[in-house]
Amino acid sequence: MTIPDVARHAGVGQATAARVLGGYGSASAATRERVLASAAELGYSTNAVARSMISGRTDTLGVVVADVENAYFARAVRGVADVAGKAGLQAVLANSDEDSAKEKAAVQLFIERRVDGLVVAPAATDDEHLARAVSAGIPVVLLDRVVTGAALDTVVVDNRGAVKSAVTRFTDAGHTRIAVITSAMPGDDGTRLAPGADIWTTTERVTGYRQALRAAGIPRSAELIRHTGYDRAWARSAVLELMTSADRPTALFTTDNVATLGTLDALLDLDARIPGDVSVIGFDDAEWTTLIRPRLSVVSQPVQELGGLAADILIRRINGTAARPRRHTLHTTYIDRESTGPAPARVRRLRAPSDSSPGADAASR
Amino acid sequence: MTIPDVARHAGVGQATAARVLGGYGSASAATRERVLASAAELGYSTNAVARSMISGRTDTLGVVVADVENAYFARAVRGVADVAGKAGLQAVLANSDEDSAKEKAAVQLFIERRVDGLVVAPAATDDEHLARAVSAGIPVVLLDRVVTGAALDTVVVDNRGAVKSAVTRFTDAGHTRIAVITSAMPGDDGTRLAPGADIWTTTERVTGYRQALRAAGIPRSAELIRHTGYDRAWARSAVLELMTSADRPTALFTTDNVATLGTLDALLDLDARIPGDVSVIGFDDAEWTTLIRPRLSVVSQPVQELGGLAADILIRRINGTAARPRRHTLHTTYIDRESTGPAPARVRRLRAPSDSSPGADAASR
DNA sequence: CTGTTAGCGCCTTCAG
DNA sequence: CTGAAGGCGCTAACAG
Repeated sequence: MTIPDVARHAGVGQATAARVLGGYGSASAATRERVLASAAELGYSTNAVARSMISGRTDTLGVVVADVENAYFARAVRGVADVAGKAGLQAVLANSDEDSAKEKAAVQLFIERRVDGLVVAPAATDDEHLARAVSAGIPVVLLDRVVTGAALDTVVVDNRGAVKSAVTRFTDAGHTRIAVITSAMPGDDGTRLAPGADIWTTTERVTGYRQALRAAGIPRSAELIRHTGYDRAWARSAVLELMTSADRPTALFTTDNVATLGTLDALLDLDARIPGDVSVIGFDDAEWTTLIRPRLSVVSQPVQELGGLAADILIRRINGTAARPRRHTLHTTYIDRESTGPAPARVRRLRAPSDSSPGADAASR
Repeated sequence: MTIPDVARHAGVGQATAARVLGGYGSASAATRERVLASAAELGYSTNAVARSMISGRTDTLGVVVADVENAYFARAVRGVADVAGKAGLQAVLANSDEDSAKEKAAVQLFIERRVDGLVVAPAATDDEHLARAVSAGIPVVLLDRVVTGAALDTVVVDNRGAVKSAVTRFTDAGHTRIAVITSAMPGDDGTRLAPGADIWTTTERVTGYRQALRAAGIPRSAELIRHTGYDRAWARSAVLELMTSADRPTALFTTDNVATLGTLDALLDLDARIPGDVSVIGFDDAEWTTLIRPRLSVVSQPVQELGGLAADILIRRINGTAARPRRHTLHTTYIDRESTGPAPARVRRLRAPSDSSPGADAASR
């Protein structure tokens, strides 16, 4: 059923039919009535593809994140979709798995599909391919992470400051052996370890950690910075190793969701007392953090708002509001719960469980 | 940059340029070379919209779920997106919030956008509007829930059987006061309570519960079936009320994610011992179930596979494989952990905490 | 207010 | 192997 069909059935010209069906121009009440009736009877439905062809808009918005399955991105995507929906746009989803190549392919596809705008959480800090989208006339807003080079609107939180202040709580409480556990991305060599991890957020958070240590006059120590793969089980084994080593840390900061999960798996396996044996602070508040005992202290970020703001800025740009691209920094909140305490007077030795392989009962990832 | 532009630049006819750029038909190596070079130089990029116009395909797939923020749907969406991506299709996302009207609007939009297929987790069991999509030539696959009337491919798990067998563990262990906590959907009157909840999955699970009781010769009792809103805080207060009532239950079955979260909030507030005071089994394994103590026993379902299979069936149908629509039932697994035990000899009275309002520290939803 | 007429960018016969 | 011409469904002038 196309407009000509409806026009014929209603006995009017196709331009007239198009006008009432498309909701533009004007038509007499009588004609409008007749056209609408015919349309209903024939079961006509607008063809948005044909319309896009001419309007140059698809009312569609591409979203590239690492993985919707990760609660953080799921919330962000929801924020984007909600704001987009209110403006009549739909969100098309692509998962990059922190793989720059996949991200690039997704963006390319989005360009071909002529999405009106792009929200991306870039997997690398030098993602210059995004500039091509912009030069192809598609506005891009970065989510969660900053990219060097291209001047793009970017929505992030103050990662460095947030972590610095959280880690300072550790140092204030007398801790001197403080580690960071961080989920990075798959390595080039196919392993999921990533020595050359290049996610802005991670880098910033580690920097905040370093600054806090320096401010407290604590010398840095490479083995206290663990980049594990983007995988819960990997984080678990990294922490298992770390915590059973001589001169183990008494405080742990995890920079993300996945790292937090794996870290707690390990600590549970080791029968570590929190905060008696180790204090823990995680980045990003998850729904279960108040369900575990002790409740987990965290740095909480306004994830939905991040997504919503990104969509908002993007839509504004699509509609031609040409402000200079800038960075929008949202605030985090430290939520003090029960997983932090003073440094233990005597560091108790922790022993790996007899079965130290990823437990059969630990859900993978 | 369009094909004519490239053709002109390369000094060939536009049909020729179109052939090499579109990867169909044939062209001499020399011409191909020249066209490709021109395309690269001019920065040509295929216009998928124009192509769709003619091919009648958009290589796009609409996905309607209640809420991506819910881990269950996030995993399912990931499953859909992965399989779709492998077939060159992209997933467009829409959240219905269990609201039939929103779902309808989303589907309508998808039809206008001419998606090649639709995966939907229907909010109502009599969602006949889906038939219209099919008659508009767009194949539909139902995810997670069955709908009466329309003959549609449907991918679900054996909810009834799974719950029946789980609840039977309770009865076998001597429990006689067994409750179900279930998140339904927003009511018509704007409240988030839903006396007329109409989600197939919920109904099936409650039915399974009833069958287990009957098989054990336990009389049914209406106040042991709690339909709370799709909201963690609501589930919490429902359980708070339920567990402080006279003749409280000694076993709780939660039918979904959200209900499980709220239930545990309440039990924690009440200082209830699990499984000493109450045994608990939840539907759907979440990432945190092994992090809490005791570890939560659950009915686990292959969520990613559900999504993947839905996409798979859909794609097959798009490609014209016309098998009769049928229901595909996947299996669940009961994972026995530590939250279940024998019925207590004496039922200890549980007291509501002085502050029984949704705790400030409980993350909302 | 209404009808006629060109395209939007691409694919697809059909000749050459 | 290559080029010319028509049309997918809709919108946007432009007359009437």
